[in-house]
Amino acid sequence: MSIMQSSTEQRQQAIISVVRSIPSGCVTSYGEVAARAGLPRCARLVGRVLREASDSLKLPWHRILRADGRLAFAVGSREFLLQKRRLAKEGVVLMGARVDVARHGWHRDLDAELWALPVHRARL
DNA sequence: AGCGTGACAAGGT
DNA sequence: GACCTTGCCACGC
Repeated sequence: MSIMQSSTEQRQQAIISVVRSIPSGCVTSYGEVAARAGLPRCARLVGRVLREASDSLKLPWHRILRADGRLAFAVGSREFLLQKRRLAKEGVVLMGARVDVARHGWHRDLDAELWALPVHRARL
């Protein structure tokens, strides 16, 4: 049995599938999308796939940001403004140059997770 | 085959 | 925070 190697096409599909599953009003990072697609350390591949993806696919690409919350596009560029607009339409607002990932990040039960962390309990 | 490039990430200064 | 360096992966020339 040979080593399992996914074709670029299969990788694209895996990535696109994950992108489609990001809920409205949520954001996530390129690296996280890659990881969820079973392609750890392939953040740049995600950007590449999104860039090449046809607009007709109508992917929610605007929900994907850099790991630090900044948009991947140059501030003020046409794409930057479009992404900002589409995010705003979903209630995701930029704080300065970045999105508040702690608040809008793609995660379940944020409150429960945060308040269950030992670090928070210790400081109370 | 080597090298530059990019819708990236993490760590350091 | 703004940069810079390294590591990373796929492509194109």
